[in-house]
Amino acid sequence: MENKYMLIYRDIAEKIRENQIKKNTRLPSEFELMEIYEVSRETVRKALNLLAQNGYIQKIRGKGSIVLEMNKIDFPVSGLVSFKELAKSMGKRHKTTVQYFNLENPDFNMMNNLNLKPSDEIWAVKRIREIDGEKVILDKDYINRNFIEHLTEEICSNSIYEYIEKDLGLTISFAKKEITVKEPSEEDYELLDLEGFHNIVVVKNFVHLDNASLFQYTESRHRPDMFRFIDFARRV
Amino acid sequence: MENKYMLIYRDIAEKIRENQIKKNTRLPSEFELMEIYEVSRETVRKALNLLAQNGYIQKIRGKGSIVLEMNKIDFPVSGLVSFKELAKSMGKRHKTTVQYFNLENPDFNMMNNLNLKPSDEIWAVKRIREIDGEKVILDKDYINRNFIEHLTEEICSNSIYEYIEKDLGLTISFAKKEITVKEPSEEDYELLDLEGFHNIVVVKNFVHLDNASLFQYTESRHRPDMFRFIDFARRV
DNA sequence: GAGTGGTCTAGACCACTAC
DNA sequence: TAGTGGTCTAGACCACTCA
Repeated sequence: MENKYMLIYRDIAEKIRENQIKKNTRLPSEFELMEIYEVSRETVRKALNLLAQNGYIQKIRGKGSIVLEMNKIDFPVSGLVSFKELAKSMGKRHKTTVQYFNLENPDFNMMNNLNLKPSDEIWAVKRIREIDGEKVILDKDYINRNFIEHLTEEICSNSIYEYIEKDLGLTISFAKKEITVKEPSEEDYELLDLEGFHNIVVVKNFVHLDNASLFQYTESRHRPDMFRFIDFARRV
Repeated sequence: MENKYMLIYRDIAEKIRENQIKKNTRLPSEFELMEIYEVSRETVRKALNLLAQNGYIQKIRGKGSIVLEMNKIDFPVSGLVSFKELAKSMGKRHKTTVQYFNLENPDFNMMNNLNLKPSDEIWAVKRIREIDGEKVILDKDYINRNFIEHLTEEICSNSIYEYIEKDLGLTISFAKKEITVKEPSEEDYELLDLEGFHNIVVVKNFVHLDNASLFQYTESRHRPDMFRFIDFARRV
């Protein structure tokens, strides 16, 4: 059984997406929603705050909650989307090739990135992502073995995230991302179909589990034309 | 007078930043914080949720709230930071030159971007941003005149955001951002010091006021080495 | 002045963690 | 079993918008 406020959030969000609730109109007031869903006001407000945080509505004191038009269904890179979900949502042919797979000790950089001791072990994986037959993304993952005991090449060629969440029952909670543009390395030129491009978009990802432990560092190197990031930023 | 939960949020956030509360330790429990700040539990929880959303802590049911180490003080591009604040935070010499300033009717693109009629008017501004003497960012702003009646070149060379918020008393509420990498246009080559670079990072920004009206579209074109974006994404 | 969202309280019960 | 955070309630007062 789900939370009440989650159910209300999902219900309203779906109605907005499906245009049952029109853009630029007002939602029922919080007091009306209390009666509609038979819950307390704070519960209504939790649902509305979620809607606002996710760009569905804008709450305006004294006026009401206005439904925004934001075509959010765009290209959901924001958040923690896996390559597999992403390619699927674009409706493109995609393929993942594991180019390197090893259990090893961290070098100085990784000790720093993942807060490790020299004696700790990490899974190091390099994967090449193809979209429509072109090699356009190079993913380098480094996973702390203290959290993921077993891993195989097989799993990596499918989806590491699916394995972690579905099979191991761990929950990924948050990630810190850093996006920069660099010159391609020798390796990028070698492994990707860079054609005429002389830059590469580097997305560094520090991924945490829901017990706050940092368990993975990923560096995702995109051909520039295969990169798009959408962000919805709300002032606090 | 500020909200109680905001005061608590700021108080704890500051203590974390200044290391008065150590990283990787636990905050006092919600019940203890109730006594410390003499507020109800929901008020404590609002403050803690803000801390979690902003990457200061991670709340874990049954255990407590853990202080994260995230060196957030990095480079706050995420959110809605103006160039002026940004350059200042980096401690670099910076300069803004207004290259184009005009009140005009929207073309088809802008009508689309800003939901306008052909008869509406927009302020069109092009500004060149220099950091340490190099022209590295080209900002193109298009502002709906229905919201900003008056604007001058003088204001644009300082900070449009400051004028809007401080002088006009309007509040910027949220923005939708889109980041892509493109080939530089003729204009980019002409106006910026692109040196050897053959790509440009394009940040499109749809900026809304707190009454939900879309009042500004900005396209910010960065030389690749002058671009960095940090994002903190929490799973919902 | 009526209606809206924003803040705050006091209290209840539940789910999870750790010992 | 004690302590933690998660959800939910009923009620209060405030600040703002709009007719």
